[in-house]
Amino acid sequence: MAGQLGWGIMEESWRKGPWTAEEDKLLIEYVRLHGEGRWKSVARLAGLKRNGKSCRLRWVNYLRPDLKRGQITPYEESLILELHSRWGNRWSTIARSLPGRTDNEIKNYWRTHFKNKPKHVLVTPVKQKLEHLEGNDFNSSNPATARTRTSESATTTSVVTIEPIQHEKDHVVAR
DNA sequence: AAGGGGGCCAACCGCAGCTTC
DNA sequence: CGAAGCTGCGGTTGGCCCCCT
Repeated sequence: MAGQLGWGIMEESWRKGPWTAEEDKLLIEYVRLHGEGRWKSVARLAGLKRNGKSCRLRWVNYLRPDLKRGQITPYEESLILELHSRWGNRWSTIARSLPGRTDNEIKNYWRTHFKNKPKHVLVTPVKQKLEHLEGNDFNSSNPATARTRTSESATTTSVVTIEPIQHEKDHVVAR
């Protein structure tokens, strides 16, 4: 569609690559004043040489104040496994069940930890929580959460078990 | 001690759905 | 109602860092 042009690719030469502290500051200030959304106008209003898409991504994945950051807990890990077995690669949907975590973060985590691993089997503590979620979000007919992409993997039928998660990956802590 | 490989994370790209006109 | 624009999502890539040999 016109998506690409919609993000303003033709308009001017946007900066790419890692964000600087200065850019972060400008973006934070912009969101503080204008709120989230209207990313298209960020460049103009905030004085950033970034396109809206890049700004949104930076905010959502890194600058949002409610982000948890830090390593994924064993509980979160088991939750990810279970949710992925239900929804497949619908990372944003999974992320909604993990407050403070972003779809990008979960996606990265899953790819490095589970992608090439055999499917396990699930965990109990998580199941209770899931049943709770089931009442709210699972099977939701909310169109916003039920976007239909061509993601076939959502149909995977795996039962997950979780062996006690031993590796806390302490060494990763401060990077 | 140095080099290579793998893990991890941030960011970009392209596509599809939603909204507005 | 249809077209154009905007936003969000998932996939992929590139680079840095740490560990192992």
